[in-house]
Amino acid sequence: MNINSPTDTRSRIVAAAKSRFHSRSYANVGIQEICENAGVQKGSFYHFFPSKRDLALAVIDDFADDWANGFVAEAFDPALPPMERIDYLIDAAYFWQKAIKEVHGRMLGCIFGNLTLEVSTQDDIMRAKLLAIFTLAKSRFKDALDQAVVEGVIAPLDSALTAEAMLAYLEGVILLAKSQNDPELLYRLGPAIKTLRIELKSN
Amino acid sequence: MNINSPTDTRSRIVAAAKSRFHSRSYANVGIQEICENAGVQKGSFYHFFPSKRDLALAVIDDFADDWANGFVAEAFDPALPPMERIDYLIDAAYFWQKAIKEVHGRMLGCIFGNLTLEVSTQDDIMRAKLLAIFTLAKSRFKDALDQAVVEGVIAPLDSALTAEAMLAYLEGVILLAKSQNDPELLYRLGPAIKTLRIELKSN
DNA sequence: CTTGCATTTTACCGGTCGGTCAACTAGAGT
DNA sequence: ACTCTAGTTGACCGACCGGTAAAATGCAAG
Repeated sequence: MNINSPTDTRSRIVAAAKSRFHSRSYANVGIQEICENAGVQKGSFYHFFPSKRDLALAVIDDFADDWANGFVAEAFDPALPPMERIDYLIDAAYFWQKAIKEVHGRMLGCIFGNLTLEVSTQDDIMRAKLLAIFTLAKSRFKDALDQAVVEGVIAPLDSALTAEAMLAYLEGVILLAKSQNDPELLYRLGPAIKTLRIELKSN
Repeated sequence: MNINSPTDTRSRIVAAAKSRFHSRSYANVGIQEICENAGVQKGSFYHFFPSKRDLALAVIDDFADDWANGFVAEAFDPALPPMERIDYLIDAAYFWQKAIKEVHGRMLGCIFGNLTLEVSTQDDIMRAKLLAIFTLAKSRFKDALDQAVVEGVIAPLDSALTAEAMLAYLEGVILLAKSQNDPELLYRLGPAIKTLRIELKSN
């Protein structure tokens, strides 16, 4: 019931794991290395996390929080015109990846996409958590599309499927950019996300 | 100079590695396990491959061969009307993933996308090889688009960028489908690939 | 029959993996 | 003062990691 945690050990572990999982994948980062970087003993790690997977789940949650409270919240601000939200998101993703590359020397891509392709055939619990995040993201796209239709900015379409297509496109562009280690691809391909359209199924 | 290889040891190793890397990622499959499955001793493995990474490169080449000689070659058959080639490719990807899931119980996704997100921040040689494969795929899309423009089937556009966008979209849809362990997403989202358009940069 | 080379076998290397355990510390509640 | 418990420590586990080395095979060319 404490508002302040008694120690910051757990959050130091999560912070150390976040950057490493993001830059080097899940399997390639050991608990020992995370502990060393967090200044924590291994036994202490297992006081907070029953297993490595549980750490990964916490890391995913933490990234999702950054995401929901950071530029994605800004992008999907309901006060913005709906289609501008999508432009804003693409822009933000571009600048974020660019900043990471400047600091880190590498385009690290989307942690959710990275983990999805790495673990989702082997761990249904992690897959479920990642899926939930994608589902949430999809609904943000859908809300924007629905509002755009209501406002007459775009013609009616299947907003649920189009939203999913847009999310897929964003992940795909980030994947391709990562293969080139070049965030500029996001700049060149990103705006085309608004050309995606899936019509309502008729009759 | 032999046309027939003296033994099939090397190809058995590659075959065992292919299915495992595809279904469980690169880092999660050990050389020992591959050797056991191929009926090969570890020392024999290192007679054919200087390192695990070189095995991965061989596996990528082998997948790329399947790809170039299999359904992708069929899809991008120059005899087909250009936009039908793209439909065909989406269809083929859908049926392939569906078949894998029926046999394996899992949607394994695209091996090139999987490996890209897993290793491309850690191994520039593998990243370069994967990038070359994406570049080749991109050119197939571009050829189809160029021909479609020539035939007047579609309006002129930036075929290079649109081709890249289409490849990104395909990878993204496969990623999202993998997060749902459901190839049907490919069926629902795939056809929208043809709605992607990037205009020629004007002055 | 012999030489030579590709292939295969077997045993081994140091290091790291995820995870466990029992002992210890410190602080809060009574 | 005593107890309870969350937190911490450091040693330890068996298994596996990628990779090495040397000796044994088999086979083909001379």
